[in-house]
Amino acid sequence: MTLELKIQPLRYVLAVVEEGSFHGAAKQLHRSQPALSMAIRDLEERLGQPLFEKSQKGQLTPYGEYCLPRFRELIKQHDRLAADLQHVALGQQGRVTLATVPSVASRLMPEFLAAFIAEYPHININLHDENAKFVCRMVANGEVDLGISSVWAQDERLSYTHLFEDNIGVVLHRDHPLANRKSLQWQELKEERFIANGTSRLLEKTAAASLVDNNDFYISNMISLIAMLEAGSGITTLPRLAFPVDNRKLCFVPLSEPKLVRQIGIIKLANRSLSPSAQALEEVILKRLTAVRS
Amino acid sequence: MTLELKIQPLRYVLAVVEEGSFHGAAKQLHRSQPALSMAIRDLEERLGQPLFEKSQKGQLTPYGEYCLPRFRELIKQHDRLAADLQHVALGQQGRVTLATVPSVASRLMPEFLAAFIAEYPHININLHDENAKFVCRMVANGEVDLGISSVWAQDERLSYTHLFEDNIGVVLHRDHPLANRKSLQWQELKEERFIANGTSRLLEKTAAASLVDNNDFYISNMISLIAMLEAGSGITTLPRLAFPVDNRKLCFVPLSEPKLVRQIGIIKLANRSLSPSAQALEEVILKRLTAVRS
DNA sequence: ATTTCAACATAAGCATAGCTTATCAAAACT
DNA sequence: AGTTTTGATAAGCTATGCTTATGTTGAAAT
Repeated sequence: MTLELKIQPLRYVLAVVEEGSFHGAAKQLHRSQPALSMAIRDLEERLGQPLFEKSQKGQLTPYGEYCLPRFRELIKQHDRLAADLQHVALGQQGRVTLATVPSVASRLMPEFLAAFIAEYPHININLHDENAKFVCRMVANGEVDLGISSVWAQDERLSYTHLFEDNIGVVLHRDHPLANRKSLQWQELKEERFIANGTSRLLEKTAAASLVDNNDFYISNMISLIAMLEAGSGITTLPRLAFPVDNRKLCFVPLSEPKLVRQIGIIKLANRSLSPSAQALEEVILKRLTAVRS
Repeated sequence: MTLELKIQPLRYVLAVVEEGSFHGAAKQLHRSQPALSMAIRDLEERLGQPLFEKSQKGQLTPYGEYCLPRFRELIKQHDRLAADLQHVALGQQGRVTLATVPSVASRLMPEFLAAFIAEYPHININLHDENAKFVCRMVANGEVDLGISSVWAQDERLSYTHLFEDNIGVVLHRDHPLANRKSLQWQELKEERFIANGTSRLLEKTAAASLVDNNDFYISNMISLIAMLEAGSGITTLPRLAFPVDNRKLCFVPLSEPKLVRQIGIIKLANRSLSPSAQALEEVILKRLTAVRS
């Protein structure tokens, strides 16, 4: 019952008015002249009033004059929408939100994001850094599109795409007797003062668990932790990525027994697909990471 | 190249979201379920992104969430426009402008307009009264949609639809010796003081022309003219319709020799069709006038 | 006047868009 | 496990929207 207008015949009308004739309009639109005649006649019948004068060819009726700017308006709105949706679909426009653990945020994201904004300059980016647990929670709650983190716990709602492994090692002062070793076993650390940190959870339920368990020192703040270690007041374990690259006073020695790694990967909602912008970012990250490997 | 959206598939998407399933939406839209599946798949392909999650049935993707309110907006605009155009086309909305000679404006239009606004309460009306020459000019200039007047001059651009004839008669004081006659010949008026008025042009080039030609009195204002005649200061001629109906002091006696009439009709632009509102008004006038006749 | 031309309308035919019914496959209830 | 409910797929029909070819008409040219 409610009249349904198609966009295309409206364009035909505009073209005819613009060109002043059906012939010219047909040429402009790469259509045959009868195609326009028929489409416009159909439109006129739907509306219940002629748009063009039957006698004076190519001339609008008063009703046509009334319709014309309104047709223009609808077409304009249609085209704006179509362009916008297409942009967003292609990931050329939009917003991505992601959360990563601090080490990834500071060591990897700068490069990833630089590559990303080079390719998709009109996408807004929103980066949070939080610990692994919070990253997962933010993804699960839909607060961010993506997370990059180690898996905190099995969660039905989340999907995990592996990116790389990050070796866990001992961080100690460069003057420490064990500082020049190629690798260390946990037993060698039993007598050291162990300072736990946010990443120490990774030792839980491993052979090295007792390092953390029987321990009273815990410093969550990375700056404080580093300062403590630089002062030679103890040792800790960190994933390699979390170890500050150009630190002159500290050494990173991988643990060989047990060999520990944290799995870093992309966390997404399992039952939800990504927004086009988020897809674009994920793609860039994956491409970038495999490029570095090879 | 520029993506062309059709309105209907967008409605399908809205319905699926609203109903929460393709089946429910299909029922609501009186379509089969595959019709929706296919239409929406096609739309997704055009956009380049899925709108619904493939796993979780009837659930929007983030891209779908982005699109949904925009689809709603376009559909709303489409529907508003369609309804508006249809209203205007049916003459249920709009504006008519018309110009008539004063006698028609005061004696006939009140009834016509009452009938018109009863049938089309939402159309705006704009009524000018002007002399016949001006009425024609206003129509010719497109200042009004319609005119009701006697034809002023042959004009290529104007079309004339005859409505009725208006007899011309002599207007004189009720106490005048000729006042009780059934009709008069112009020769009987030769000795009278003739006061010309705006309608005296109608005598030009008729047998009675000399009444006007050899005459120094001319009063264009109807009120003044009537007052002059009521004072017994002369006589004039008027079309019957221009003679004030319930005047107690004056008489109207038709001219029989020559028998003179003015032709009253509808004046339109010849090469332009009427707006739907104007069509509606013309129709009401014609119907009303033939109804009165029969 | 007659011809000619340029415009739109009409007709016939074809490809495809958009629908239907029937059937399948997978997920969600019972 | 069996049943129901969901969306996807297939085959087939019809209407839409286009094409080319041919009328028709009114205005300009001869």
